[in-house]
Amino acid sequence: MGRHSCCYKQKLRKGLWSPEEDEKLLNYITKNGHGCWSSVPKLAGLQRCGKSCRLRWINYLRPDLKRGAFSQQEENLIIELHSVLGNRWSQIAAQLPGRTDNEIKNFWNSCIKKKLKQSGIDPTTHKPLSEVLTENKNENKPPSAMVKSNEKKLLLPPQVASSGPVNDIIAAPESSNNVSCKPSDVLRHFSFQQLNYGPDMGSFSVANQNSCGQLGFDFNVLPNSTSTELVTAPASSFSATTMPPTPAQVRPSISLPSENSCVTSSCNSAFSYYDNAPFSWDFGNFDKLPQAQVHSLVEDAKWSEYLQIPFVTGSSSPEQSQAYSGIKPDTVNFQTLGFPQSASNTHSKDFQRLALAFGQTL
DNA sequence: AATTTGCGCAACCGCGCTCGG
DNA sequence: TCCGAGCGCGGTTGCGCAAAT
Repeated sequence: MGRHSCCYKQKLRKGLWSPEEDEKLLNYITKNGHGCWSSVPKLAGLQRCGKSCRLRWINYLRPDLKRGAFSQQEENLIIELHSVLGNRWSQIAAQLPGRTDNEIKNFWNSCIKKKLKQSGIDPTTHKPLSEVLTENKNENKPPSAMVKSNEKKLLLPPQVASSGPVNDIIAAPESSNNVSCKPSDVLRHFSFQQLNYGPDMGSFSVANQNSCGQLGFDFNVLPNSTSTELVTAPASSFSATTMPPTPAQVRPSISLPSENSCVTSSCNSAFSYYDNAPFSWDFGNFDKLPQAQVHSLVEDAKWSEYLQIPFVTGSSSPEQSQAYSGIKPDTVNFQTLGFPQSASNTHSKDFQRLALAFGQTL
């Protein structure tokens, strides 16, 4: 299992690529594209397996690769992303144009890890080493470096599996007492207070504050949406059948809590616009919502299907937002939108964990 | 000068997922 | 529904080079 049939064939070369092989592969793909990788070596006249060709192209021959050392900005971004994504190198690489997952992985293992340790930071948890050691001692567990092989077995990443409000929410299936919280039920609690027009001439969003002071939702409707009537309708008309659009229409997001929900809403608007998604919504103030209610909400099938690709908004810069969302924001418009300049670090971490938890469990 | 050690990086390996027959 | 091929990802290996002994 796992080994390609082509690898069993005889006379396939392995090891370093020669300049002649590189030239053959480069010429072939430049002229024809790669198409089916398994057929590339034969068509290109190479004694390699398709997998090897793919790897060589992606990591070395691709014309859009950036060569040379990582800049300080790139290094900072990698550390930031790793704190959120863990060892998801391909996702991290997606935020660094011209860099490959392999390159970043090597850079992390050979350089950044060392630097973080020297600075007294645990590269796995991104917490101070002293704190990590204390936690491990208290929990009677070996240091993080020693539990590496067990990480794969966890449904949630290590930082999510720790204690804290978010983890309490995720790990509270027994807490579904009397609360029945369908999307439509939650939505009826809202009183929509503001209508904001975005800078993209036509997109607008509804910023809301919920009437019970517990959970906030923002709905952003963008140009060419067929459902613009939703934002002008009273809150009570939102229902599970009209409000959650098809998954294709929806870009789910989890935003950092903000003092000003209007600002948060604008951020989402920007994300959605640049991703051409007609809708987005965010969840706010999770910490103020009864855990059972959140759990019910997450458990609800209609919502969970929209939570499969979470991303976190509320970053303090376009670079960060791109890092979190995977979407390239337009810098000018982003600034025009009044992106929040700061967010509670505690909340930030909790919501990052929540996003990861959704991605891992739903 | 010869050998050993350490490091960075390219490439491989194994696994899981998706998709089409 | 099952199965196999293809693909992508993350972990690991091992080569080549430079520094240290």
